[in-house]
Amino acid sequence: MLAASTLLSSAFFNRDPRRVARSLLGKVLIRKMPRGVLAGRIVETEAYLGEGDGAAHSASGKTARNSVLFGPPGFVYVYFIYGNYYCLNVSCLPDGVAGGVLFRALEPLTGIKEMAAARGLEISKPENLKDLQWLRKISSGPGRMCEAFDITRARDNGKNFTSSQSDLQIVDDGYRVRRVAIGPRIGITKSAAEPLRYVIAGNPFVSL
DNA sequence: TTATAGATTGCCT
DNA sequence: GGCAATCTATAAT
Repeated sequence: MLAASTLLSSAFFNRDPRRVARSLLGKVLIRKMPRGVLAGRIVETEAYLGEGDGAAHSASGKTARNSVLFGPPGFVYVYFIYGNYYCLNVSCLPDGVAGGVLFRALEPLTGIKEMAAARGLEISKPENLKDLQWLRKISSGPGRMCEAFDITRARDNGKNFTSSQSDLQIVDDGYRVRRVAIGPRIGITKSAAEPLRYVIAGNPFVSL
């Protein structure tokens, strides 16, 4: 899998967030750790547009918090929400133009035990590794997947996803998505009706 | 300076 | 199904 996979380029992210969100489905998020690698397949994303999108953090202009969204494409934007959780995004569109994609759910692939430990899940029972409901607790949800990958704003905000040196990368391993379902975004109150949420149809690891 | 809402989750009834 | 936890940015005083 890893040997044949290719790192996504800056050009991949230099497009409309809706196209990026759709294209990211089926790709693999990788975290290189000192003691190994964590990996999960992206099964759910949401597009956030820079202009005319009341729900986007970039809606009311550039600030210290959201500056990554206004920077060059393919960079890591992490924000802290509800006092408890981090959410992972990637910037889209050229430098100076805001836009991004929120990662909402992953299907765990590599480093499952490490991710479960980071989530505080019970890993002593081997049968848990075959329990779909248990596996879903690892990374089905934006706050959950950040905890599993140990992603924080202090450590990861502003990193470059497209650098071969980066410990956070997104790769294409050749996986083909059969069908995509598009619906309204989740958990927001502004501009909630826009169909900007993308999921792999039928995949059991989507957040809802 | 104080108040409030938020791209969430897990525990309670 | 309801709600508390708990930090940040932004709006209101």
